[in-house]
Amino acid sequence: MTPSPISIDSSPSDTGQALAQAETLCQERGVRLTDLRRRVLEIIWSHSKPMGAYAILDVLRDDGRQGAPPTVYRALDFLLEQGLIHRLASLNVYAGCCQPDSRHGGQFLICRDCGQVNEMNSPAVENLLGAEAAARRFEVLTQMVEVLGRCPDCQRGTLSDVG
Amino acid sequence: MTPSPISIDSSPSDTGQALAQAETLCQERGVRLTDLRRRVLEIIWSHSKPMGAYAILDVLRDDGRQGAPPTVYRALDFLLEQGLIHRLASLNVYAGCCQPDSRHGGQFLICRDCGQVNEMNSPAVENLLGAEAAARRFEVLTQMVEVLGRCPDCQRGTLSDVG
DNA sequence: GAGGTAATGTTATCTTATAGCAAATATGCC
DNA sequence: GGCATATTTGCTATAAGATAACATTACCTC
Repeated sequence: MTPSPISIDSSPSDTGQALAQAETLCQERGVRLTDLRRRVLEIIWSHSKPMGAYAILDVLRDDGRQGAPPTVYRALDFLLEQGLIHRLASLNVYAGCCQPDSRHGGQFLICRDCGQVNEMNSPAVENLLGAEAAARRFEVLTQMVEVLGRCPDCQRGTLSDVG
Repeated sequence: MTPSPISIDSSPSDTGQALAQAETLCQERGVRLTDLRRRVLEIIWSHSKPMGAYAILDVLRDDGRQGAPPTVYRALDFLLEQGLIHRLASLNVYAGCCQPDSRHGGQFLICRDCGQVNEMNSPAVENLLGAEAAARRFEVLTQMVEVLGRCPDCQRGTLSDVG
């Protein structure tokens, strides 16, 4: 007997927790987390890296589900509206939100080498951006911060390669 | 009159100045600001709003110039590499850089209503982001900040739309 | 179970961006 | 100048990302 055939990088418990919280939030808000929407959220959470819409679509099709691009994009739109996921504009990919209960624009640390993404959500950054915008009499609706660089793991990798 | 010292809202003199500075910088760096590249930079600067690649291509064709998408994208790649323009990932558009002599990731205030974009380039924001990233042992390569909201003019009303 | 609304299926199309190779042009050298 | 080289541009095709428009299905309420 082979063990679990599923090779998923991010921890199943994270995914489960995220799905449970999404369920709760949607109930509170009176919106419907349908099978499709839940499954798309699950797919996003079960991968270590953020995914593109068409990659998500591929997984849906592997499920045996019918689907075309709009299937995925509509689910993504819903999840974005509910703040359950973020869109990383610089990469055209979608990632699960770690704090879906508080609406916020995303602040992300994106590793150039391994593709991993870390959500910062620093209130200090958000406040400073708000202040700088206000100083220019600009009314802020949403903030988007994407920092490209190298994560601690990939820095270590390079150091050991070099030294 | 530009409402703030740093603005992408451009006048002909801004365009001329930007082109002259680009010329100087490219000479200093030993890279070639060819006719095509100069013209693309000029097109971007002579529009009040940042432009998409295909809009730029349309203008090139109006010039009577031959061209296909790669023509534009290669020029854009060059201008991006030289820091002469920025790419606004959230809108897939390109805007002239106000401080091409100092390499920096962009910080932008994007008006949802009129589409105007202001480049902030706040050192405070850049420093804070750097600090927050460093606290997470993340090595920063480039920062990208895009704030969506409403510019002062559009807050006052939609007068400018009609005129 | 009839009627209305929300969600999904389906086809086609649009926008944005790149791959790959050929032709032209600039640059350096003699 | 004439030639070799590398860079730039022209051009065709296609990949990748996203949406429009309409048909169908599921869900809820009465």
